[in-house]
Amino acid sequence: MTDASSATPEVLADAQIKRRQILPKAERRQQLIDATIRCIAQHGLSAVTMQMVTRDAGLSVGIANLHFESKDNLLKETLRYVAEEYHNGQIEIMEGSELADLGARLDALLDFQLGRGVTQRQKMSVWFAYYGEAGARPVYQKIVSTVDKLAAQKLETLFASIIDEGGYQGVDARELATGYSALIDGLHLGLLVTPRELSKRRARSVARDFLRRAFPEHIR
Amino acid sequence: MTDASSATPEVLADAQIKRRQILPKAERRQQLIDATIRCIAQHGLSAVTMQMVTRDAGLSVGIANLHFESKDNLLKETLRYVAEEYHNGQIEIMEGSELADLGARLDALLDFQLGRGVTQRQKMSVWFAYYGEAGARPVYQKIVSTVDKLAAQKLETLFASIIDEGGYQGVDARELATGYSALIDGLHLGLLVTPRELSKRRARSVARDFLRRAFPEHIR
DNA sequence: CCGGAATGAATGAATGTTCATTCTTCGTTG
DNA sequence: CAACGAAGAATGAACATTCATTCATTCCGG
Repeated sequence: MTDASSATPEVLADAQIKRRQILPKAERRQQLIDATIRCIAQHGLSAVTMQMVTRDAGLSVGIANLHFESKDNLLKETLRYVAEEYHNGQIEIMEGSELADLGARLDALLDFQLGRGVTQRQKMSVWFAYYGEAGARPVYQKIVSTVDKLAAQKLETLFASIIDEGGYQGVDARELATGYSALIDGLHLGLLVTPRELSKRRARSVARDFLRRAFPEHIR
Repeated sequence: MTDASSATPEVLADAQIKRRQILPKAERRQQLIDATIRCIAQHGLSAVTMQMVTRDAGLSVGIANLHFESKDNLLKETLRYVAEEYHNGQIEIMEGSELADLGARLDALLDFQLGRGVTQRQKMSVWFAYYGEAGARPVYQKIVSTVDKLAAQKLETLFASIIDEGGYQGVDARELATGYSALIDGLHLGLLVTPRELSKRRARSVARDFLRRAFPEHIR
């Protein structure tokens, strides 16, 4: 009973006392999506709460329902963001005109897929959290498969060009593209679940091996 | 207020009125684990409730906490069961003395990994539901990596034998085993999330291609 | 000084866990 | 061999907690 309620106010007076700030809609939405990603990575999708997300974003609980109409929607939009970020990155590399050399383009793709940006635990956690629920939630399946389909097609085209250029015999571009995509997914999984047994360096080496066996003239 | 509470009792009198039955501990535990698997597959890990699981098992809510001390524990034991089932199956094939021919053994392994038993949506859903949470829950990581490590070792040994027998040059058994495991994981993921784009038949064909490129003398 | 962005206490629904009670089983007894 | 009774398996109503969502109010920016 010593000064009932005067201890809390300025405890957090580190830099600035939290001041209500108004931001454009898009910016707030991104802020909340980023917070959601952090929370999923840290606590797991099944443990994420609205309070947790908004606190992580430094905002109040009501705001999430203001910008996204519900928790379900926030989670859906977060998945869409992560999925599109990943696939846009891939497509940019495959379509970009900067790398004319097909071998170099393959290299760049591999670097992107197993490099810093993508293999951050945060992103991978989100990725697989949704995969885990995909079996029960058609919405998630649709979001992922929509963006996936385009990237798969571009990859197939790239592989076909390489096969053509290298004159490789008895290799099917479609089959190989499916295999490569699955391999990358599996390596991401390994990096997430058993990081002790699979380092990033080794993951890259394994993927590179796969490509080298298929396109010996283009890799290394 | 028409006959306040006399309508419900014998509505379910289809075959037999539900009769309380006492079973050995192990049997009840398995019953609950099976129900948990079904629930995860159907509703997603994050939506599974104790009421849901016990209702699916045709039991009362209290029983889950009697045999498993908590929901957390039930989920943990369910993961352990699925993980061990999968990896015991693999190891049995790799160690079993029935298939002396190394190529046949590879075939059997592939059939098991992409065959009926494993690729049931139920099992795959459970598998990836836990992977999704693994980033946030070290317990799950430990369970999976423990059983995984042994299977990975056996696979490496098998590959080493094949490399030796076939005199394959410039192939590293460890590297290849990592790649093959990742490929299988990735294919499972594809079968779960985008079943429209990846059929079981094609998944098998892709995996077989991988092996054929590495061990041309042993496959096909 | 007004529009609407932001807040957060309040609300009601849902969920995990408990435990007093009921029921089944099976060894023992008369 | 039938009746009994104890051990403990199974039940499900009750409880406490947690969480998503609401909305009256506050406060910023123009």
